[in-house]
Order: sequence, then structure tokens, then C-alpha cells
Amino acid sequence: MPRKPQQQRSKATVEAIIEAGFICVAEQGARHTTTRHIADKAGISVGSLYEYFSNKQMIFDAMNQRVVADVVKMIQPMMAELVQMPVEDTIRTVLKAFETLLRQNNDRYLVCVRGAIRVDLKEYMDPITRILGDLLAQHFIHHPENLRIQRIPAMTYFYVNGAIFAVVKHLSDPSPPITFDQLVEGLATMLGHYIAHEQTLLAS
Amino acid sequence: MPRKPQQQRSKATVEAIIEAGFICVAEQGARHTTTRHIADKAGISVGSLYEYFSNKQMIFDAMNQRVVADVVKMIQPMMAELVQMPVEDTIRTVLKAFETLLRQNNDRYLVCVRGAIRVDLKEYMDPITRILGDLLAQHFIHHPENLRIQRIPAMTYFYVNGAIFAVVKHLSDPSPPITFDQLVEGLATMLGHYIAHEQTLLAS
DNA sequence: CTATTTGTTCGGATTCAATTCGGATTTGTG
DNA sequence: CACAAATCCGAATTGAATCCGAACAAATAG
Repeated sequence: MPRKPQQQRSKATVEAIIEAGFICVAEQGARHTTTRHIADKAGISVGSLYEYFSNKQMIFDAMNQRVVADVVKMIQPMMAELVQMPVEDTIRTVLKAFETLLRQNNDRYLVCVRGAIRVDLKEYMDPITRILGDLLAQHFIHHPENLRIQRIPAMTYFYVNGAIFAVVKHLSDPSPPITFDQLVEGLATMLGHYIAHEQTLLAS
Repeated sequence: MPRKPQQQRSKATVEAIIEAGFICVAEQGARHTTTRHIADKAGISVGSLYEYFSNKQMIFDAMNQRVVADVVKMIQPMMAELVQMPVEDTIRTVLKAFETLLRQNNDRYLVCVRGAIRVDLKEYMDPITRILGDLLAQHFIHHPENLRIQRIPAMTYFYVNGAIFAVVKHLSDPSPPITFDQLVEGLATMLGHYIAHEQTLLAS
């Protein structure tokens, strides 16, 4: 049903719609962005939206695709350098660049990604992250040899959040690239290795 | 506006609503679950929903809270044992239990959590996970000493997905428990330690 | 340079789901 | 039983997404 823009005029319209989408979402959040808002901001009529997007979600999809394309465009030219660095530096470099990109233009992209991944995890998620954090903390107490380990808060933050997300994503994936058991082993090993290597460093 | 149930009858109604919510979401997905569906399945009228929930989202919230409470209830009694185990076993045990819980009753809880975290499996996310996967893979190629590292697919899956999620969540968190730089250092170090410890194991 | 066809835009009409509201029904209490 | 509070009901209202047919603009043919 949605048509492909053929004339210059309509290409500009499609651009204006996507641009208006970014502005509206930034101003009022995806939740409160209506088709009328987008149309008004784009300076067109609501009907025109539906010439090129079969529904509102498709507009958001187009916005997200633009974000993704820009992320890839950002990393691609850095690849040659990145692969030469020590892993730690690779990670630092990519993440800093990622943050910068997301924060451009008044967090334009960040707001989008937040909507796509829906990280606005209500407070009710907290009990889980809290008990898992406790679990790690108490583990360290029961294993005093691990008490001097570095970066416990940061590791906990990444590990707990990342693990929940990875597990839920995996369980939701109709054709995951690895088995659930492999994921579990990976998670177990990663933490195990981290601690073991911290021990090595502390011992020396 | 929403009232607290006082009589036995209304407590049963609230129960029926939440139960109906789980069933509807499992059957047709949160996206296509309407208040009428929930009311019908619960055997009450739409109006009655609003006696105890100020809007539809509140029903979903109640469902999510129940999931969270059950997760905590599952972990709590295991805590004493969990903290004694080697970390690897702790992780394995918790994750297996987590999976089992989510999959109970025809994935009832999994479907809920999926909606709450909105693991958008849209294809358009793929380019990012793909290029980051490539980056790791190529890194290993440029650092031949790392070629023999174990579990690369699993580590990549967890690390890439987890890192994206953790970073976006952190950037969205109004009062994060750690700074962004601490998170980045944690991410860099975790991967660095994993590789370093694999090296140690391979060398011996 | 007119006629015709194709692309584009418009904005009111339609549809559909969320929410409201006033009244009917049930329950608890003396 | 009588009465008040609690509960339930479902038609009416609201507001946003989507549709659609007419009007307008651009490209193209004759």
C-alpha cells in the first residue's frame, strides 16, 4: 500500500516526515507522539503520511533504520585501526564513539534507541537487579579471597543487566546462533575468568 | 481513582483480571490485547477493570510485578546454597532456574518479560550486532595469539547484546549507580580479562 | 501548447479501542 | 428487613489511527 516516492517533491516529504518524527519523539517522547503531531511538524497533512508509510510504526522503523545505518557508518571507517588495538582500547574507542553519536542533536538518536529497546524499565524491575547484585556481593563475602577484586559495581551493572537482556533475547529468538546452554556456559565462564584473572593480578 | 478491593468478591475480580491478562497476552500478544478481551476472558465488564486499574498499562504493570516477585521468590531460598558455590555454578544454577520459571505455563512469564524489556528483534538491529561481531572476529584474526580462544560465539552473543543494552540503559538512567566511564572500563576490562585468562589456560 | 495521465497532497469521514459515568446490583451490618 | 457501602455493568464519549475521494501539480504525449 505504501508507495515509493518518485518525484523530488515527495522525496522531500518523506525526509520531512522522518525529520519531524525525530523532533517529535525528542520533544514529547514516542509515547505521546501522534500522527497529527508528526504531520504538523512536517508541514503536511496526516493523509500524506500514509502515502509512504503504511502505519505509524513504519515511521519509527525508518527512524531506527537511520540510526542503525549511522552507527555502522561510524564504525566502518574505524575498523582498520580498531582491529590493531588491544581489545580494551577497541572497546573504549567504540563505546565512546557510540555515546557521542547517540547524544548528538539533543540526544536525538538516544531517544529513538531507548524506544526501540525500551530500556525505560519500570521500578518494578529493580528487585531482580537488586537481588542479583546482592547475590554477587554476598558471594564475594563468602569467598574472602575475592574481596579485593576491582570494579565490582561496574561489573555487576554490566553483568546483571547484560545477562538478563541476553537471556530474554535468546529465549525470544526463534533461531538463535548459539544454544541456550552455550550462552549459559559463556556467561558462567566470563565471570569466572574475570575473577580468576583478577586473582592472578592481585597475587603478583 | 482506582480503588482498593475490600470485599472478597472484588479481590477475586482483581485476580481474575490479572489472570486474564496473562492468558490474553500469551494468546495474542500484548500488542493485540484489548481491554475488552481481558474483560471478556475475566468474565466481567470493561467498566469493572477501571475500578481497580486506572488504565490498561496498570494491568500490565501488575502482571510484571508478579513476574518479578516470583523471580525473587525463586532465588531467595536458594541464596544460602548459591553463595557457597564457585561463581560458575552459581550462574548456571540461577540461569537454569530463571529459564524454567519463564517457560512455565506455556511461556506465560517469558511473553510478559519480552514485552516489558521489548527485545525488539527487528531485522534493522542486526547490522549493529553483525558489525560488532565482525569487529571481534577480525580482532582475533589480527591477534593470532587469540585465535584458539574458546567459546567465541557465545561470548560474542552475550557481550555484544549485553553491552548495547547496558550502555543504552545507562545513558537513559537519570541517576546511574556508576559513571559512564566506569561502565566503559568495566566492559573493556571484562573482555580483556577473559582473553588474558584463556591465554593463561592455553599456555599451561 | 493543450490533453491526458500519473504522482502528490489534502482534510474530513470512518473505525476502533480506551476510558468515563450514572445507574443497577450485590454484600455487609444492625 | 432496611440501609449504606461496595461492586459491577455497558452504553456513551473521546481521541487517535487510518482511509478515501476529491483537488492539485508535474510529467508526458500528441
